Amino acid sequence: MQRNTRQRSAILETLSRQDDFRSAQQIHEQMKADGETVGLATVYRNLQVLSRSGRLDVLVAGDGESLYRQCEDTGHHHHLVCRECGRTVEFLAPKLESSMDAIAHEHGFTDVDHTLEVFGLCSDHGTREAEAAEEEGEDQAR
Amino acid sequence: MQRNTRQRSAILETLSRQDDFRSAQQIHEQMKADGETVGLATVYRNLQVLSRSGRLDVLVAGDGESLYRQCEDTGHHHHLVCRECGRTVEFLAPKLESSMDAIAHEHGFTDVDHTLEVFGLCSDHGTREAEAAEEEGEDQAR
DNA sequence: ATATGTGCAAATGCTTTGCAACGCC
DNA sequence: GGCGTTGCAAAGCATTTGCACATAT
Repeated sequence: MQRNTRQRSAILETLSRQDDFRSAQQIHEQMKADGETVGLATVYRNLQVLSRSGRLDVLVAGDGESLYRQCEDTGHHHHLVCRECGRTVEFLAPKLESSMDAIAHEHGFTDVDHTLEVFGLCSDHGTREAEAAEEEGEDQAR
Repeated sequence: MQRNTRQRSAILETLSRQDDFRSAQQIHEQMKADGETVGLATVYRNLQVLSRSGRLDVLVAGDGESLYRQCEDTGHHHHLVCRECGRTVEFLAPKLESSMDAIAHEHGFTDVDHTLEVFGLCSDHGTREAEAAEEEGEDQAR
């Protein structure tokens, strides 16, 4: 089954020192910077395996890129993510869960599942000034 | 500013005859099948422009592919999508909107936005039998 | 031993872009 | 006639995969 390779441990170790969601490539670069020698494909493969086994939390960004981080809460929960820095807060919304189910059932849907992600600017990036200072163009996709 | 080209009208016209969300490529193929001659890049460019101006509804599938369809309701709303056939129902969840904002602000986030999509099996595909009949593996990624 | 995991580079699949030709306004 | 638009093919990106080699167990 699952083996304990230097690379896999290194990936888990790197993730354990990260708070926010990072992309596979960011994680790979981080590791390279830390002196680890791991192939990018290996990072991808492991992130896939680890998230499949529930050890990682996956978040699909607006552009389809997958972001990973170590699970804090293995149950069903949602994320509040800072668009600027990736800072993430997990939260539960029990009322939401039940009303989603209710709406779905009203329309004859069963076996219901949903995805909810909230994006915003955290307290460190919430001023319009800060934003304007860094970006000249403001009309990018997203 | 914005011009009225044969291609642009054709795209809108094609969309107006579609009920469900389709990818840029599907739309392009549909048009080709209908005898329209439009470049794929043009389809992409127009879908982008049209959705940016709020005339189209965009949904990002789990794998990052963008799906489009003509707006029914131009305001903020969510989708209940059948995993099997793509049948889509739009719905509003005002309570949700406010509680999302509340949660976000509690954590110091501003300029908040969110994505919520609900997936399930519509009345035509809701029986477990039907499912079991078609899929042997059940462990795909979500 | 041997099934798993790894590295690399090539392949994929969706989407974007450079650039010359085109055609609305 | 000028500038938004189009087409095509090439480029981009994130991710996946084929395959030979390495390595946990």
